[in-house]
Amino acid sequence: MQFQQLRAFKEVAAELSFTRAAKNLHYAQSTVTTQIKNLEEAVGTELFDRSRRQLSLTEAGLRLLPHAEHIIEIAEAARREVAQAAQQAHRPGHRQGRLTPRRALL
Amino acid sequence: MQFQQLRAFKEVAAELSFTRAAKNLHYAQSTVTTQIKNLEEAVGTELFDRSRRQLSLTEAGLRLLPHAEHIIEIAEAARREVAQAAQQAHRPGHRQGRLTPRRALL
DNA sequence: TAAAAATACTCCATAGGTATTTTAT
DNA sequence: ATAAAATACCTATGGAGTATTTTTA
Repeated sequence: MQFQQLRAFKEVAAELSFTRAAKNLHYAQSTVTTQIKNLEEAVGTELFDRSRRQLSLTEAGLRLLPHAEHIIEIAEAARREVAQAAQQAHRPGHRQGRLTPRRALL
Repeated sequence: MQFQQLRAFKEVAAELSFTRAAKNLHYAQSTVTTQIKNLEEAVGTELFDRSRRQLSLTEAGLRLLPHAEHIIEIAEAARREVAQAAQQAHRPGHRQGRLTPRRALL
């Protein structure tokens, strides 16, 4: 399971189309097909029903979607906060943060 | 930013040691060093202070840690739920879930 | 000097691309 | 017949390893 795969999954689920998702993400169509295939292998089950012309999410896909969205959100928040911390660390007179090791002292 | 990197980061933060983290994760020491280096490049700032013998988290590292743990948790929950859905989908008489496209209909 | 981390390098897996074929309406 | 997805194939990047060097107390 990889972030890129989850982003692709989110986009395909939103568009219900591999082709449109690929365009939006600036990937080739086959790349998105492969990303979803790999994600499906990673989670062990199909996420989309391709048996009809109109793509749809499977039960597993429906369950994964909110988690995928949540993970992507947190990752973005993490990036923002870390970038902010990086700013502050470079201000003059800043004292480095410390942490008591958890398992290190056991 | 990759899941593997976050898992490595979490472990190094817990152990405050690249060597011990590598052992716990069954990676070579140099692999963990590289994973953290790549993660640091991905987020754009250093996550550990290596200037002293005792490793410590930087301010940015301290901020990233709870997010990394959160992401890993959600990913595990997602796997579990998806696996559960996969079971149910294979029970006889099951009807496939559907979803109204979001942007697809705009 | 003795640990731990960084580096140099090698190898291989795989992500992403293009081109083509298959499928479903 | 025609869109869209799947497949086949190729290339290049980078992830993981071993061996070695550098660093810090």
